[in-house]
Amino acid sequence: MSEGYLKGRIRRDDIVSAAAAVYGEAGYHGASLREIAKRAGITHAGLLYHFPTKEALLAAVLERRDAEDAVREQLSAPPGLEVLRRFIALAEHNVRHRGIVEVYSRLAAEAVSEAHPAHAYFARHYREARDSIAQSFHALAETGELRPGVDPDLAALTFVALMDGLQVQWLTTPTHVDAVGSLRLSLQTLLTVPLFPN
Amino acid sequence: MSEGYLKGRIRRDDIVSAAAAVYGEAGYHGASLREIAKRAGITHAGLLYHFPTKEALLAAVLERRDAEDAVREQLSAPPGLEVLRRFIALAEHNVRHRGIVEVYSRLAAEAVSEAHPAHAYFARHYREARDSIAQSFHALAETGELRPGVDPDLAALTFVALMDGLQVQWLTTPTHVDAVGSLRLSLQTLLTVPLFPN
DNA sequence: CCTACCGATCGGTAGG
DNA sequence: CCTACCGATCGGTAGG
Repeated sequence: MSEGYLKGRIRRDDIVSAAAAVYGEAGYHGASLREIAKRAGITHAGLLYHFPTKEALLAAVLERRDAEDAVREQLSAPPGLEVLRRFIALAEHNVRHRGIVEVYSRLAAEAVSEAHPAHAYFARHYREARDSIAQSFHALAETGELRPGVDPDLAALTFVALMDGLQVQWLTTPTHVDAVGSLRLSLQTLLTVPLFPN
Repeated sequence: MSEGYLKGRIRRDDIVSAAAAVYGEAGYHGASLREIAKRAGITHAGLLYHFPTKEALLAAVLERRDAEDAVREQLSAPPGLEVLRRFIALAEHNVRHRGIVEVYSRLAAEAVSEAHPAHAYFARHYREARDSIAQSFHALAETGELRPGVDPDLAALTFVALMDGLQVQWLTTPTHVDAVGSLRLSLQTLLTVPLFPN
């Protein structure tokens, strides 16, 4: 509650923002505490006063991302079309914030190794995304809104894979890739009802 | 033609193999010449006798990958079903060689930055893959083998994205992801004829 | 190809 | 939060 606490929280937020930016440019292992600290306006020893190790800072970056996504996705939505629309909205948000996509793609590729400190985070992240989308596809199947012959679980897996793959291609050659349009069209192909009715 | 030349080529091949392995584990920037050299059985200074800089070694790794893919894909195939079958076969080959997938995914994520020495390589790689697959979808459309309403260019983009995205999810949680099966089913969904007739 | 070295940079710590 | 420092490691070079 004191001013000291508030200032500390703001400073920590600045450090986390700077860290996310540098992770996007250099990856986690390639990011130096000195570069992150410089962008936050302190020394690298000062950074280590707020976050005792390099890994603790990574954990803070991932925690903040989860918190932001939770707000945006509104966990409250019941399985169904609305959940899928929110994933499209997430993709729309991402293409307007390239930095978010960069840090996410870089960390995901680094973290395939079980030795990477963010491995468990991404394994859980993928599992939750697949489960959430699979539940929605299952719900749509029961109401006849899923195209016949489409397997809900496999569709969920491919939908998540498509989001990720489109992001890397879009980052590499932005002019040639319409990530949101492609994602929306692919999803619509799986449905018998309009995803976005006019 | 002399034995000296042959030995030099074999040694260079060993270095390139070791480099690809370390890139897969640590990424390009995270890979040290000393670690690569150790696996090839020489010192890091000895490595620099064969490849003058770290970037020159990366170029050699990418060149060899292109050469291997060219052999496997048999550039000769005319646009159509056979080209698509070969991409499925490539995915089958990849899941039996996890190391190949690791190095490819890590480098692709690193190389989204225009400053990365492999950026031009991946931009070209994506463009060529999209073009090749788009040509095949266009050919299939003319013979009625592409499902009506499917846009050939957009389908090509999503097919490439799906291959990449499935690989990262498979690397992260291998037990939960059937990369080849998902890819094959997604592709079959776009067609009016069986991709693999019984 | 190796030994030996260079300047630069890394994450982390001591002490205040 | 900073100054000052630690041992370790980096890519690259000199000289053979």
